[in-house]
Amino acid sequence: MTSANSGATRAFDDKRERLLRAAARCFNEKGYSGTSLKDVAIQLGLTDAAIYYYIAGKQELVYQCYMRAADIGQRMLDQAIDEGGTGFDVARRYLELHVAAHCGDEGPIAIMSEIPSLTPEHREEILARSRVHSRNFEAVLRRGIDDGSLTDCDVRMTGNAIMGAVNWIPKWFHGDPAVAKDAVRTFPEYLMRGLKP
Amino acid sequence: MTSANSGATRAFDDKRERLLRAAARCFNEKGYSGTSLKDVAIQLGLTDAAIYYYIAGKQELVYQCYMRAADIGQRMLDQAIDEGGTGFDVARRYLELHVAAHCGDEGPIAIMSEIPSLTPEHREEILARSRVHSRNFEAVLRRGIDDGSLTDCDVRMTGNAIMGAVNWIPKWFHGDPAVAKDAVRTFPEYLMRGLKP
DNA sequence: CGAAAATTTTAATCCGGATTAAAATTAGCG
DNA sequence: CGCTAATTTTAATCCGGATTAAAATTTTCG
Repeated sequence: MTSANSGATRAFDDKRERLLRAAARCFNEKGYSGTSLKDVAIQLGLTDAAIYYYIAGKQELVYQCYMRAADIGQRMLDQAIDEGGTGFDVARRYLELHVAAHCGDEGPIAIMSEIPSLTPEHREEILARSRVHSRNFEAVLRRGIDDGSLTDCDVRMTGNAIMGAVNWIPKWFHGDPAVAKDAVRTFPEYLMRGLKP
Repeated sequence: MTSANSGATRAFDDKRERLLRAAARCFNEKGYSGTSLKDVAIQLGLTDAAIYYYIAGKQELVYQCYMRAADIGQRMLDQAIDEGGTGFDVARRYLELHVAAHCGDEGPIAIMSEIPSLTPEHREEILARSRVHSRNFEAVLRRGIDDGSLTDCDVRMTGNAIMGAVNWIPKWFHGDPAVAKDAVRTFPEYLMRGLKP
């Protein structure tokens, strides 16, 4: 079977998912240049070369990690929007979900620190998705301002601040459940507090 | 003259400072593995090998960039503390200063994305400084809670959120003065708003 | 069981960029 | 002007880790 995702087995996909998580953990903790494919492989009880059965190379691995991160962010925002409510409600719910994703079972989400070392096509794709996500969140903020549930503010900059706070989480969170609990409680509360009318 | 900083000339120090800024810009924009010493050298109109006249190697270059980032953060916090006032006043002033540093003449401040690829000694030093800075900021928050100028909150987590928002700035700020103006206005305002009693 | 497909390993190769050494150029100064 | 130190370049070398190819092992399933 080719490593492309065409006729992929369940087992294959599972292992690939585990690979992405292991890679995300390594990249977050050891940095991009600091993690060799061997490091990632060891976490799976494999040899470095075996990784190439699941992925085309290191570039591709980072790219997939970032796609996964983008997927999760988007999923959380979509879910929050689906659940409805005021702009405030949606924003708050999104923060709860995304912070929980960072700190919970969703496993480590890769920090997008090495976008520039992607191929131009991959880079553009990731950047485009980031932009879309930011714009979507800004739209939620704008909606909240319109419906009176949020105070008037510069949605671009406020969004930057909030996203930064969330995106930075993997820098200091390393799996301690007690810390996770604090984060899930405090982050949405503090970040939303500054948005109340 | 050795490349150590003992009997360094004014001109030498200036060039070294320019080197650090160029490196910080490269690291922020192209990532660590994505920037070769040649990239940095070109910005200074030099050849890659010439860099070794000013610095021991790439490791050292990252380390110095991070030390510079730590210096700036510390300086801004110290200055805010010196100017006095309530906990609220100090925290707000610190944010104004640090955001302005990120967006202003202080030049690009390196994102600490590659701490793990430092030597163990350098890594420990940088991490220690980060910790101290975080603790100092938390102390400011605690002071504000005590003097009634800030609402009661989990200072550790709230600090994490605020630091994250600030540390993420280089990810989206690329020198546009109009954007800088927005950031300097909006960031302190939004981040402090959530801390009012 | 046994053959074909899937998975992993072993053992090279390969390569870009870091690093080094020595030579060349430039700048300060008696 | 000529000497010395400072600065930069040219031209290797060096090396770790990515990548590849082929072989070995394991799994699947008739």
